[in-house]
Amino acid sequence: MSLSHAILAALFNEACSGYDLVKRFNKSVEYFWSASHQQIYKALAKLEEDEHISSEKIEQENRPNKKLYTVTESGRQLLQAWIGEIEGEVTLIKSELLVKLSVGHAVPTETLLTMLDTYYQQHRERLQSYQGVARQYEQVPQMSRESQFQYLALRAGIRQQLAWVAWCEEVMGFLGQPVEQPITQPVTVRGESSREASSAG
Amino acid sequence: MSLSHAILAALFNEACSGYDLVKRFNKSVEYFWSASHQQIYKALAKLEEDEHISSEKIEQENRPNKKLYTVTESGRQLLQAWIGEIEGEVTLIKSELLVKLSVGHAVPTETLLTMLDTYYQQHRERLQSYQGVARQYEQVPQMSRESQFQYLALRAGIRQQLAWVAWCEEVMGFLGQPVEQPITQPVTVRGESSREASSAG
DNA sequence: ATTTACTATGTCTATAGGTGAATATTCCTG
DNA sequence: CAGGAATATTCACCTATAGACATAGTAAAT
Repeated sequence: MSLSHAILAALFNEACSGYDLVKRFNKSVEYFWSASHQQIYKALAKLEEDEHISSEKIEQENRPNKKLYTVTESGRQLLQAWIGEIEGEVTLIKSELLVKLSVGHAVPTETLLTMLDTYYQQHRERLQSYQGVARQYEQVPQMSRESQFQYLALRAGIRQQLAWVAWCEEVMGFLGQPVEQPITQPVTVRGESSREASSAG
Repeated sequence: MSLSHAILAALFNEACSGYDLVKRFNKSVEYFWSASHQQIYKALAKLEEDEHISSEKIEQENRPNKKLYTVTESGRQLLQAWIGEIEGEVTLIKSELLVKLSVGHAVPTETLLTMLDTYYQQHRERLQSYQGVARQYEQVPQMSRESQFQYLALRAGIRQQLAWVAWCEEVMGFLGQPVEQPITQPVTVRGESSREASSAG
């Protein structure tokens, strides 16, 4: 996996300029990958040099001209080959929050709660953002095949955020902090049955 | 967040040599971070140069000598400051699997299912591995405070893997593939109520 | 006229992350 | 003693990433 692959995937879904690509990547909901504009322009230049994408200069009236990048046949083949590739291992979870928590005994509980709350809020926000986009997909009566795949990817994001939010609430409970309002179903991780919030039966 | 922070955290929990650190990182359950031995030795050298850790040469009889690294007072302060730091943003999910799926329409369903199954198996294996370690923690009658924090971090890992496994099953269902055996509760992401497996009430 | 902001595309540099290969010691087996 | 495996560490190189800087057109506000 490299940035080039993510760019190819994005351009295959919809041809656009480098600038638009930056915006799409930073929206991040769409592609679950991100990169700075420096990286993206550099990678675009390399991809064009290798003829996996081609550019067309688009003259614009009310703004600077732009280059529209399109995936070539060679690029399409590369993309398909990459999708089919069996990589060695799933990238393991690399979480700053978890590293911090694993040495939680090094700092006062107060510090931990403050830190945890920051992450909690961010995961809640991201969850709501994802759910908002998901609702937009769901309102379309007949999803295109392209949209269906992007919607499925989005649901992975939602599940991840749900897991994080639920976990934050668990840890806050452990550290003796009341949660704001339970917005997640209790996930039974072991046999703990969690009756304290069983309003959904 | 950098590797140095993860190393400081690990050494704070238990002083050890570079070689042992590699093993602890690759176990990966413990610290939710990973790195190659080359990176770890490089980072250790830098940390020692900056006097955040100190090394003691341990003469060994039956094997090559080793250097035991210990966190210094300066290192402890750095670690505490880092834990308290409010970073800008939660690192967003960067998933090869999701990038691939988002251009799923570019390849045959067969290819997608093969790819998905690889990830599915890996997530199931990791989940079971995590659950095994969790059971070991749970068998200890009185967990130390250090262990409690590491156990909480582990539970995050379990929730993450549960989310991935459940999502893989969802996508496999969508692509028309029977799942092996449902080992996860159905996570209600939207109002889909999922009565087909509502044994938990 | 000047500032501010957005569109659009880049370069340069420093640091961090990551891989491949090499080095050295000791242990065990044949 | 030769060969392989485990322990223990380091060098050289390459990619990835982030920040700062450069350029240039449009456009609205000051």
